Amino acid sequence: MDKLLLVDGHSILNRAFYGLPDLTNSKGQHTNAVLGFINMILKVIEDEQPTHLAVAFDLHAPTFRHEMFKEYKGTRKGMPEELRSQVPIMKELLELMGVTILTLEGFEADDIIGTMSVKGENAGMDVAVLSGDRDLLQLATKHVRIRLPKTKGGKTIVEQYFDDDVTKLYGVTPKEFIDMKGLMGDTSDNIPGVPGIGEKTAGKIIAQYHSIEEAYVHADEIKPKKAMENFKEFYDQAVMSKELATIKLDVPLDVDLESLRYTTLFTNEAYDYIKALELKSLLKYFDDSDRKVSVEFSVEYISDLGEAESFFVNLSNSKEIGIHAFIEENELIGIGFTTEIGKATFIPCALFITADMIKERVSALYNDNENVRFVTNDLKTLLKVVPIKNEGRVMDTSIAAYLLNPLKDSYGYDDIARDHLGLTVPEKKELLGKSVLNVMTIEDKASSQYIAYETCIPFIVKDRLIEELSSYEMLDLYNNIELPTVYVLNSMEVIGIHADKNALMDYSEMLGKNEKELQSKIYDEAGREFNINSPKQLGEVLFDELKLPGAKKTKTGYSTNVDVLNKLKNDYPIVADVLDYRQVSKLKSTYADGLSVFIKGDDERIHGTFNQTITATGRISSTEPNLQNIPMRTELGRSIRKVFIPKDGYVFADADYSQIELRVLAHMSGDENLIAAFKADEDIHAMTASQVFGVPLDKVDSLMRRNAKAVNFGIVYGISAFGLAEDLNISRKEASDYIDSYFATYPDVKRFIDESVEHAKKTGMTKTMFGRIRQIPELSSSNFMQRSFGERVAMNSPIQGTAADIIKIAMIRVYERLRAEHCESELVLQIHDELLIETKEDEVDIVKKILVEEMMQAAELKVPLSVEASVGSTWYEAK
DNA sequence: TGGGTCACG
DNA sequence: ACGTACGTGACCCAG
Repeated sequence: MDKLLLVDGHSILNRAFYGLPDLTNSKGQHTNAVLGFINMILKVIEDEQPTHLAVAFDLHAPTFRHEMFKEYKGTRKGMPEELRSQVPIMKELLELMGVTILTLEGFEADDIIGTMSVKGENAGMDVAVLSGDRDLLQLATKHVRIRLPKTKGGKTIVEQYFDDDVTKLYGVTPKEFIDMKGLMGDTSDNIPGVPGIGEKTAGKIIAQYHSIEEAYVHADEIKPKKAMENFKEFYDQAVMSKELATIKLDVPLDVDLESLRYTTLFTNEAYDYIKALELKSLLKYFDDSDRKVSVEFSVEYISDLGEAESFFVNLSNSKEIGIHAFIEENELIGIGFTTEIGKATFIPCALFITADMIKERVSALYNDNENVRFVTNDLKTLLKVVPIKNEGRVMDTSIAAYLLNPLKDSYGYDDIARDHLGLTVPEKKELLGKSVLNVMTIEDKASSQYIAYETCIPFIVKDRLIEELSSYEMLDLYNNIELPTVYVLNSMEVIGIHADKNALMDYSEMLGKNEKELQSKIYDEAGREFNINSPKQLGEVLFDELKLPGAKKTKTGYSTNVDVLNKLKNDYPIVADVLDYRQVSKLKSTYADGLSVFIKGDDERIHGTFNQTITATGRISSTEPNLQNIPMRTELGRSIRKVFIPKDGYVFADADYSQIELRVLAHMSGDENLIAAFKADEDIHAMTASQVFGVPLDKVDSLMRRNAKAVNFGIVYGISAFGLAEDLNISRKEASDYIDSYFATYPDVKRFIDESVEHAKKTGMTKTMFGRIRQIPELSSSNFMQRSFGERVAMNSPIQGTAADIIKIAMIRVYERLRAEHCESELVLQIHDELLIETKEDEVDIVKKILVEEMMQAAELKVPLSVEASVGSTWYEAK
């Protein structure tokens, strides 16, 4: 039998919007409701297997059910912009999916659905109506089921109601349900009903008399008395309300049921659209076997030595060459080249063509031909195989795309093709699945497509990116800061840092013993064994079983974080032990054991990865392992730095900026008081305390300093009274007073952060001193929390970002100066405001000089930059 | 896979 | 009333 599924568009979109966390794509478009809508109908389609499908929308969104009652104080709020913007997208997507959208001037979606359900039933179809609105229950019959999504324990189930189910639930039939509503009213639909009659009384009255009109005949019998009086007085209003609540079944819709026949939602057009929306989780439903892009891509393979030689000779006449080094599992598979749109040439490492030979030829191709320019989407990887001089003749498209929008989570060729060419191409994972390139399958269709895209797209998109960088005035940033940084990071990765594996194992063993002791002590104190690492179990032990005070809730249970536990540790030994256990267990798993996995080879060096396209602010990030969060703040943790030892004949020279972010703030705001504080070259937090509290510097006590320090941090993070209060454990009022005094002392700081937010609201983005941008989509959110977040980001990003720019400049200059001075010492780490150099013993003086000079001169600010340098035989000693 | 926690700046 | 300090990455648990 044919089955018709009718979807209440706005109602489901609305439910999806409020049911799902906010989701924004790289263009700042909110997409959560679209995603939720699609997931919902996919689920119901799977369930119902309909043969016919249609979605009904109100023509004007948002609509109140009945315009004439607009003057009533509706409880339904106007549609927030984040949702409103998704309505046309939803309709467009449904159209691309081949779904019929039903709308009719002067009628609401309800009425359209009601009319269609009758049509379907009369045509002998089984009808299912999907809506989030219980009003539609009045449409239920023997053959029309109403399906209502309901959230139960975090999962969405879709309930279904036949007419009998409605009767069971409300004690009235679906048709009587309308009369019931006429009595009880519905504020969200602006249906007045009868005052004083709610669901209970209305249900009773209609169950007994079956209609408002019949009830009126017996009005005197209605109980309680109050309801009876009101019913009589407001009878006319009840009749009108009933009319309003009645869904029309006779809308003049000219729709042929057969035109609603459902085949598939997964069309090519829908695929492209969903990909552009960046709803990647939906792409898996599509059959991508015959999807095409408008540009043709192809690869030619050269595996003959002689051909390869002449290919390179030819290539050296080209001005611009697209290039990609294909490395899988640390092995060079081959290199792809392109000089013509869509046409790639791939030279695999196989047979007579060795990796060394390719490296040699490519190196000569670039370094011997001053006019040759390379375009690649991954310069750092290319540098791993070919030494390419840093002469600004290289374009890295992933870095450019990152500068243009640092909020995205990846900058693969597919992302760039989509965002900058409007071209949909399959990503690597779609083509190769879980496997990687290898010599056996290198000429397979999937591999060749992947090689073609990876090689060709950077070449095609380059000019476009340059234009965009230029229009945002970021070409200097790109050329003078970002591109040279690639070389420095590559060098740090290649050189790595030495760590003593045995010492690390001893450290781990020591922690292990410590951990065991604490564990059994905690079990004793708890009276039973449990998993201390499970916040859930720990919370239950502390707050349910031991009944400790101060329980705070998180989404999933009790909060057991340091803030909570610190307040309890003095009164409850078990809490102190848990805190110790946490520390020890963190040190062991993440640092001792976690790091030793990365100590490879005879030289015991850790070669981590430094990422340049991850952070929103322009900072570098470090992974596998993260070498930017090695413990420092506690002695036990800090001692792990003793295992970082330079190679023989070398020591570590370490230099860090002091208070770089506050100095940047002083400069950017131009605040004379703050500038004076820095020029005094005293402890800045004490100086702030002195100026804010109006006491001489030598009268600043530790509490005053602590408060001033917290406010200084707060300013940089995007101050809020709530956050400061939380940090200092004081009331919001007190926090707010601190902030006021701070701003009174530094009025230009106040002006600066206000202007930062204002400018960000106007342009949608922030800018650093060196022109780096960051978009802030949250600023236009109607959600208070989101918007506040956006405002704090607008205050923080220019400061953190400018500091990031400055240390990048310093890194580049230090790196280049070491070479210029023919030093054998090498930069090994960057930790946001700190540089670590593995320093040859006889170069200690020059290296220290280079570090301090280059870091201090990296930027010219209205306050001096301050750098502290030290030397030691381990990282521990060098700080 | 997402949340909680905690290491760093 | 809302209910958070900014930027990261790794580990563990629970479902």
